[in-house]
Amino acid sequence: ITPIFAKKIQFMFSKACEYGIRASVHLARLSEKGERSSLKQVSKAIDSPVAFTAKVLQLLARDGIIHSVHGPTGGYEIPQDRLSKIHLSDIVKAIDGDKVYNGCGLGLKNCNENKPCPLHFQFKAIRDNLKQMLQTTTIQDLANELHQGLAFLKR
Amino acid sequence: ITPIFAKKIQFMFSKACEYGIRASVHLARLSEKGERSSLKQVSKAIDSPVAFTAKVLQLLARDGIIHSVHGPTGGYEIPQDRLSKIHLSDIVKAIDGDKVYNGCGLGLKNCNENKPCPLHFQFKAIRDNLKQMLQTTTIQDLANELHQGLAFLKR
DNA sequence: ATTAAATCGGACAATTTAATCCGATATTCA
DNA sequence: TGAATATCGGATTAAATTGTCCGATTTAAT
Repeated sequence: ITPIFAKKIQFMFSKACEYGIRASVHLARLSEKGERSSLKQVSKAIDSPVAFTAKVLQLLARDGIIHSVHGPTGGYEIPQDRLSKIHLSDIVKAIDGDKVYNGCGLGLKNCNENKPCPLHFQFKAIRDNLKQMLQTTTIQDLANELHQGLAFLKR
Repeated sequence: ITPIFAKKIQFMFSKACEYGIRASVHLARLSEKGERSSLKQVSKAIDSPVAFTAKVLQLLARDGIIHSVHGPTGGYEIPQDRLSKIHLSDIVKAIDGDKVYNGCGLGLKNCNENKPCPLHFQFKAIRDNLKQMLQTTTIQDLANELHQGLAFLKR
């Protein structure tokens, strides 16, 4: 009677993407105040594994979503005029790619409107909602919730 | 310039769950006609790895969602009076557990209404849609789409 | 210039999920 | 009863994700 599947399954995004979003929101909050945050500070603020978070930040920096500064007093930041222009969809696309936009819920390679899986149209409604949310929510919006004490990035 | 993340990421459910749903729909379609399907036939019909599919079917059988019959002429089937009573949510819960219902989109352990992550309420709307869809869609509904040639289980 | 603090980048290890293999068990049919 | 055909269940392997380590590079400050 050994269990067949272990199941510690991700809900929607990969761990990397979860850390990426949380880190971006944290950086957005600091950048509003003109401050910058080092890797250590970020991973402490969002309670994530340091070295793994480094990879995520590196990718976001490579993609131009955040800005990195070498050397002492360096770290990561987001230019203030960009805060309202970076949407969740940008971060998700950079890390998890376009699975949210193109992936089939039942894993079929060539699932589309003309040759749909049995769940295609049911999923479409949900996916459209999700897209809409990701494309309209900015990291500034999320940072504001933090600022007002309405939301948290740990635990 | 070695890529940081590989990304072959699942959209919504695990592979096991994808196969489980596809297999169930296939079995539902056959069971409508009073027929039963062996493991080989199932995995051929839904184009899935045979041995892995065996595990999935075993789990569904253990859970009482499908019925298994040993020996020659054996295989898997779904009692006809159950077809309209089995919802997608039953299959998803059996295989992927309750992550769809309780998982935090940003991976926080104790995310809830009182101590929400910055995306908690945005996710809530999407999650409620998804729940609703899973709980109202029966495998009979999906089998019908197959029957009418409106949907497919391969490719 | 030297040192210290920071990111970058590659290689590597650990964990989880996906997939396979094979013997045991059950059942039909000759 | 024996043989063939199924599923069952445990052990194992493969692949992907997650996480770590460490040297190289960049830069601020003394």
